Amino acid sequence: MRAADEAFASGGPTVSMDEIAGAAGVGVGTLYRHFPTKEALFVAVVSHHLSLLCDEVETLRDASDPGAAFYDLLDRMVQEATDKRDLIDALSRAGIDPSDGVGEVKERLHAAVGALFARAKQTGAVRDDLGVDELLSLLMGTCTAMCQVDADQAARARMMAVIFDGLRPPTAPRHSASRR
Amino acid sequence: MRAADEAFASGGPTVSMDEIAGAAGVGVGTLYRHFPTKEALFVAVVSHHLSLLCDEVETLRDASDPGAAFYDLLDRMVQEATDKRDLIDALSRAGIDPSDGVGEVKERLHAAVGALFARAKQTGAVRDDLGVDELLSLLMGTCTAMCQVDADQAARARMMAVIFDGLRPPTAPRHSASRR
Amino acid sequence: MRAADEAFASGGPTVSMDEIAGAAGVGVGTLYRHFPTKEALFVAVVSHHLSLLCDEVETLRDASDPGAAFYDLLDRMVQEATDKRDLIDALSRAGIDPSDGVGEVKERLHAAVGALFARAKQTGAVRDDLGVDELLSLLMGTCTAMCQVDADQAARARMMAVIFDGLRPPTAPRHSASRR
Amino acid sequence: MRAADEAFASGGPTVSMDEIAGAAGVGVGTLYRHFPTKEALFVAVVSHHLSLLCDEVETLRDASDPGAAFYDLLDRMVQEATDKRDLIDALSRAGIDPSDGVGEVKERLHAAVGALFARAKQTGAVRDDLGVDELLSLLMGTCTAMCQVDADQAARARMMAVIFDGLRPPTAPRHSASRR
DNA sequence: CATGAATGAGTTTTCATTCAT
DNA sequence: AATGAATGAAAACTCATTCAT
Repeated sequence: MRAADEAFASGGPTVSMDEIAGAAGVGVGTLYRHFPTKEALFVAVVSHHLSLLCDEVETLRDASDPGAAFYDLLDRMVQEATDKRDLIDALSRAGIDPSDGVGEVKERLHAAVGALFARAKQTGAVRDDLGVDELLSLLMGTCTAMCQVDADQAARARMMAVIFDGLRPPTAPRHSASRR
Repeated sequence: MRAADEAFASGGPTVSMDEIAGAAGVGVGTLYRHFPTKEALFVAVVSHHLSLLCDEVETLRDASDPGAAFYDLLDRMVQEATDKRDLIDALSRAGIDPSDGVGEVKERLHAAVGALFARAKQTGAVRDDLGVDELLSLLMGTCTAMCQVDADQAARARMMAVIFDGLRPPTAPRHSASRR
Repeated sequence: MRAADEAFASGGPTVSMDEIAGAAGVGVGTLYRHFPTKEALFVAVVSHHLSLLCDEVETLRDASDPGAAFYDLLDRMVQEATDKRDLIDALSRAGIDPSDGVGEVKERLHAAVGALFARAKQTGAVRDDLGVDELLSLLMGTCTAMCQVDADQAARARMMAVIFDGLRPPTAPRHSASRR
Repeated sequence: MRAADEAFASGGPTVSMDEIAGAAGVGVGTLYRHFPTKEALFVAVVSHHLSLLCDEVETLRDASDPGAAFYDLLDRMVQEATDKRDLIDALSRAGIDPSDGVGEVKERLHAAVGALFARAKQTGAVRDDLGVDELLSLLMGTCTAMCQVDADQAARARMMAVIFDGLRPPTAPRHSASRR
């Protein structure tokens, strides 16, 4: 069920409930039995994604090398999110309308990333003039950007390098071409 | 006509043709006389925006200080685009579906930005391991990100700093807090 | 079961089977085990009501004062029916579509009321130019009317007086203000 | 348009918009262009009926023989209303929910009937212990009753006689068999 | 040319009914 | 026997598009 729903999400938030149901191999009614509203279904799917993301972040929270963990995380987040257009859309929508059920998960993510981000700052791995909100927004924008160049891994790597270098403290050794 | 249409665009690509027509002070029929399809109207509006952008870029093409001109351009592009959600959506869609009429303008923009970008690279103002495509994608993502933090100018400035710093050559002096 | 179903009926004939089942504390499937169709369930509920009504009427059939018994009956019928919108709806539907299972009960009621009605006519308590069908229709209409003025007992009494007076034989002493 | 819509109304308030549109020979969209909601369409149809009724009543307002005019009116009202199931349903709903657009027309009808009713009372043609509200409710109930016996004119006449007789003052000469 | 009424396919949502467990 | 998840037809409503005036 959930798996099929995610298939829906990849089609964007405009797919019709009929299509989703069809893709999931069930009738529309079944969808509505589980989610009272299209909105609810959407929120559920997105929340689930974000939840998984949170799990990952929380795992890295106490890594011995926060800086490395942080950059690894970004890499993975963008890599994964790129395949899920909906996650991106949702992240942006969540920022605008935090009243939904997504709000709670969003806060969890915010806290988890914030913790790792703070530790990474302390070790001097990232610049310290940036807030978590701004970081998350940047990440989201980067995901959007990634969807453009689609499958070109080399191009993606070059773009990530820009973001990574920009996140380093001004005085730190550059990161650039060393990655991937 | 064009002016009113842009007003539509700010409402997102979901506004109905009736609303657009109403805002433009004409009947729907008139809209269809000029644009065979909603899609066509959308493309026209977006193309227009991109066209203006091209003009700007082409003006800067032969600037005496390509590096400064380049960063100025980025700043202005992001600043403007942020107010036009549709432009961003369109840019992303254009990347995915270059068959549309946007394609041509996209190429023009590509060429214009490419020229300035190349000169900026030569002067050592920007890293040289990045393609124009990647740059444009990054810019678009940044615009998306900007829409998040909405009106917070300080936050926007910090985010731009990240991008700008990331674009500098690894060895260049950092740009950071010096801006805005 | 029956008790819960009646609870449903008071919500009008538009309540969903799921709601009925829920109110009855059973699953929908169970409902369908006992009644092949929503229509059938509805008929069953209504038939039950009419059946109770029949019992009452039949009790009065041999009353020593048929006239008084008749008017008492009317009073009670209207009083009760007013609280059961569904009964009224059903009665009207029954008149239109007598093919249903309600038909039989309807006939029983028809016969029972008819008997008392005839005896009341003989004692000169009611006009004799009215058929049982017409009487029942009038009653039903009166019930509908009663639902309008809702809880205003005084208004209801005045309306009943009109009906009662109209039912008296032309030459009989008027009934009017003597009631309630 | 209006004519076709009334055709709809005769099918009860449950007919689908598609059916109404079909009966009217137009597309659903056309219906929605004129009436934003099914509810609105319904209100419009009913209001129209009530409005016509009002016109009739207001014509009779200053009749030389208020009593005769009053009974004529009742006769005609019931006769007409009987063919319009919807009017009846609507009247009842209007009583319950006077917030709708029907409210205004309802008041107009109330006033017009009230005026004639008052004059008829003064000439001793009707009992004076009945309010206009009660009269209207009774009328509506009578209409409902009439729909039962459907086309049987004789039966209808007998039922009307009951109502008419009930409305006479207790001491007045009975009306009964003299009508129709 | 401009207009906006008409169209009808498509979207979300509800609900009577069935059937595997 | 009971359950309630699944089904899909149908209803209200929207909107891109056409076309008579």
